[in-house]
Amino acid sequence: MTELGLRERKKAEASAELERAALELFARHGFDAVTVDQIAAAADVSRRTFFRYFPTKEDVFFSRRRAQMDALARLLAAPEPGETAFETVRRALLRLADGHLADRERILTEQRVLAGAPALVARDLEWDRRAERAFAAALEAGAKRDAVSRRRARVCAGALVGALRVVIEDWVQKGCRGDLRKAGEEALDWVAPLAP
Amino acid sequence: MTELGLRERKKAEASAELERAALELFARHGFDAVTVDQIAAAADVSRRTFFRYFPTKEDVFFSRRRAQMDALARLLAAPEPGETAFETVRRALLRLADGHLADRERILTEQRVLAGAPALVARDLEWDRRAERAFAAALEAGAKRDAVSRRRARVCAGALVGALRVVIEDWVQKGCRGDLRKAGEEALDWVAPLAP
DNA sequence: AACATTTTGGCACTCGGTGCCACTTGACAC
DNA sequence: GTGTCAAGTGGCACCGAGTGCCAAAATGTT
Repeated sequence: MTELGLRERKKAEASAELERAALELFARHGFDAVTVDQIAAAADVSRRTFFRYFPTKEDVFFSRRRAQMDALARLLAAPEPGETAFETVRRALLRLADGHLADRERILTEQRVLAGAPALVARDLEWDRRAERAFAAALEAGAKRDAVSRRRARVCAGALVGALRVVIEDWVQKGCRGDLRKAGEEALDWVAPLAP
Repeated sequence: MTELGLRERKKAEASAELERAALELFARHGFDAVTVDQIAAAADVSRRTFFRYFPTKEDVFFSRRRAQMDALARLLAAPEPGETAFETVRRALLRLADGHLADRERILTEQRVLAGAPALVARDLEWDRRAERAFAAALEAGAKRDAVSRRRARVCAGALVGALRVVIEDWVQKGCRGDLRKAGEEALDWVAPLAP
């Protein structure tokens, strides 16, 4: 293991504390009603320091999503030998679904905050776009090199993300209680014929 | 025709002038580098008045998109007798594509502005979401009433928008020179089997 | 201990956005 | 035309997000 110096440890602590305090305040009062000053005060740092850890107020909300994207990228970069590109994508997505199921409670509160702040909804869609690009890259890598196949890969990725957003939306709508994995598999089966 | 009073005419003029001035400034200096004060000055109104016409600086950029959405809603609300819901959606989309082809120049500059302003990209995705909801409603209306068919309609709408965004992106990438209608038809054919 | 480096806090500033109020201007009487 | 009323405008003060800057504090090093 890497021994972290006191400095590194303190930084990690401050960041985590800011994130914790922010999410709690957002959940209680809504995203817009909470000021950065309040978050900083709750985490016992100055407002200026908040902006050293998070470039914007929105970023502190999406810290979890960044971690998810990293996990997704890792999964896509490590295909099982012999599987098709679409199967790799499928495996990665179902793994993510399992992660969602484990985080039900947090996702529910995050979603409530999200619903009350249009600015966050827009940013949220940007994360989907990043996922889409990751899928597109994975599918293109496994497809033939001609223009139609590559376009088809990108279209498939777009369709995939569009479809899965609907699945997650429905699942959240039902209080994160349904079988997300099953719904995800169903959607994946529907979209599978689009793969190049 | 409705005779517009002087008041109404002046309002329309001011709004159009603000929009014109804003787009020109954005195109020249980038979205972020232009302040609302500059836009207001260029349109010869006060900053306060700008915000009476457009709730945010972003809204002045997306005024055209709002009109597009209205057109789309109208097309979806007027299906030809006897066609399937998916065919209605297809017709509406190809009509929009024709509109895009006619507006090439403007779309190109808009896209350049967009590319330089992440905040605008996020907002842009929200418009896609509205379109998606419109498609979903149209497809659900034409589908059976059971839960799976309805979910499939929503998933199809999500996939459709995801796919078409890719098509438009590719088209813009090539300087709006390719055959957008043909590419759109190709993508629609790919997604068609998803329709409920 | 003394020194170098990183981190922090505070201040001043810009810009987007809003509430408020006084003032102007078009609409509509008579 | 003149007076009246409502709609629209401009200016001002204010808030919150975000940034540049610098001095003070904390940490790491020798």
